[in-house]
Amino acid sequence: MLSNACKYAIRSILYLAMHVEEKEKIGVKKIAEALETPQPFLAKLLQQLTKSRLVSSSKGPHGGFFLNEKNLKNSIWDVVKCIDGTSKFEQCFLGLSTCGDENPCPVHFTVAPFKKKILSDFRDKSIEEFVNEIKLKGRYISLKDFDALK
Amino acid sequence: MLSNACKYAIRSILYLAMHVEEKEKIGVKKIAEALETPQPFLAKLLQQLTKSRLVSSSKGPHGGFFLNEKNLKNSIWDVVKCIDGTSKFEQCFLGLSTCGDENPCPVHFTVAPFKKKILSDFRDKSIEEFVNEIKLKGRYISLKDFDALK
DNA sequence: ATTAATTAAGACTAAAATGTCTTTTTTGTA
DNA sequence: TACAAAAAAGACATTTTAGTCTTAATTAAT
Repeated sequence: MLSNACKYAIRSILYLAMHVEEKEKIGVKKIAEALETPQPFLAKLLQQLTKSRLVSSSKGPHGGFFLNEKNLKNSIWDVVKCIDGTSKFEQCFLGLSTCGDENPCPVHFTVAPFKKKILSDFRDKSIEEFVNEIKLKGRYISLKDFDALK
Repeated sequence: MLSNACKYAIRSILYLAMHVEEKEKIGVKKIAEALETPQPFLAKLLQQLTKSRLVSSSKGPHGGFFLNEKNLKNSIWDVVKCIDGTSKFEQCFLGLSTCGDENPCPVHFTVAPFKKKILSDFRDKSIEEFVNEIKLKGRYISLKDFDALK
């Protein structure tokens, strides 16, 4: 459903949001290590997110990436739109061009509620809210975070 | 989640299963037209399915593809395994390598039930049963089928 | 001012997915 | 037996995704 690029991007933003209290900019290297993603590939993605103003950055020593107040008001859905676009979320699971409630494919009524739920997870919460929730509920975005709590 | 190839393959098998009563072999051309898929690409897929004994075929005039008794006992899941393999169904929605019930990613508990449901749709029914159900419930696998009923 | 650390930009490469085209093989039928 | 219709096989082409590498620009600290 999501490309690797988009998965990396989402987890990066969540990572930045989870460390926003620390008031320190974070470099690609650290993010890539924490999330176990290919560094130069992630760098390009972060640039793209920065250009779309979903992430903030500053160059030079002690530079890096961070989320400002405005960035935190965006949603995961904004990230998806920026990296993958929305088409995969609109397509029928079996590729039927006209699939919908009126002429459903065999799995339409299994897939539709899931799509609705994931869409509301992604679209109806700000990054900030999203992260508060995952902290509260104990969700993880990297193996390192998980290990740190043992 | 599924590749185009796999979507075509699933719909082809369902198409053959829905026309099994007619006792006639069906050529690639007809199937590709009915399902609106690229013909030579579908041909290759049908060959692959035939080699894996998920579909039967015969060459020469009035030849074509069909499902025998044994073919009808297979499941959609067998088709998925043949074309895509199972890896995409095992991966975390956000790409987290260790995602699971114990260290869930932020959408794990949204995705897991869906996976379970779609898996049981695909794995726990034979093609035959699957098709009986979709006929009963009025599900579609091509625009043409839908139009035919208007 | 110089240096070093960092992002920015963009050319480049590799792999996988998607799809086409041509030739061969098989087989029913005239 | 010859022909035509179909699948089988496999080489080829295109597009997308994934990822690397090099160079430039910026900036904080010395």
